[in-house]
Amino acid sequence: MPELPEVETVMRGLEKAMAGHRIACVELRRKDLRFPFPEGFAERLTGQRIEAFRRRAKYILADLEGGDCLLIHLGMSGRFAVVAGGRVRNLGAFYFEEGAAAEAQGAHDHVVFTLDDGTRIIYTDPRRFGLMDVFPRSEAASHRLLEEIGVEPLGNDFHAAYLAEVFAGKKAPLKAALLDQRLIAGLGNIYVCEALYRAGLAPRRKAGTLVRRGKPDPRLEELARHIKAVLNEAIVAGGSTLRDFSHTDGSNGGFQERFSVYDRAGEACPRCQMPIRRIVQSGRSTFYCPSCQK
DNA sequence: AGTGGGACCTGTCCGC
DNA sequence: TGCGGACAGGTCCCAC
Repeated sequence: MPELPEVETVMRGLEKAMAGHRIACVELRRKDLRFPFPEGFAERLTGQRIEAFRRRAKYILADLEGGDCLLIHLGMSGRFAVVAGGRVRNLGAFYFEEGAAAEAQGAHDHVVFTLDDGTRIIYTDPRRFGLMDVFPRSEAASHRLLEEIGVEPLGNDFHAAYLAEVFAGKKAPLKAALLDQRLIAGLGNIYVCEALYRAGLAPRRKAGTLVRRGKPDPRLEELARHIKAVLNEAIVAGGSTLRDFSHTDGSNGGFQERFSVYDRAGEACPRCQMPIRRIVQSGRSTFYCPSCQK
């Protein structure tokens, strides 16, 4: 599910529901997600007012008034729902329920935050590839999961010259290089496929072939531009929602309807009508147009 | 050093 | 209808 645009959407939803409020109660319904919750996790959060939310790559960070920082990663299937006044508000790209169904505890509801205003924030994650951690805010930059993360693709430090710098001499395929979180923070399988399609670049092309004597090939300018564009469009659309729930409604993210190639193997390329092809690169599906992408 | 593959989990869908 | 296998938005860790 969650790449940069979806994480950004969820982060904004959490910010709206939680920022400025105090955490009255933290309920852990199991001892771990991808990793065990740290010692004293619930106790460190309880009673804290949440000052602000941030996103770094696909991580959500919440600053607590006491100087601690709550770190959240949604993995593949992590979701949040906000229950206020018996009603579940859609949180980002996800689901919407009301009344009794909303209150029924799901088998994969692993964490429940209750706020001082009675709002309950429920974290659901069937596959449990998500994670949560808490640590002093001053240690965020050196946190083992954050310290190696590359530049934010929507930030000012991301441009063709940066791509040239990190791609120089690289024999890895473009697809793999763009997915490498140490180079670019937050791209995932969908948006890499879409950006490469828009830029007309073949996913198997070696990254280093777009750098000449340290200077970016003009196609890197296009690539950087399209990465920003596709991410921004997806954020505006509220992210993408795949593998729908039974309770979906119009409040889901809508960007999946605008995929040009992702999950469209066999369909006609919007540009040239050739069938979109699916290949596997390092164990993951890549979708592309063999005619438009060189 | 850099890369590919397996592992971690559960749910869903498709073909037989 | 049931069952096995493939596959899913991520990424850590460990062999090459």
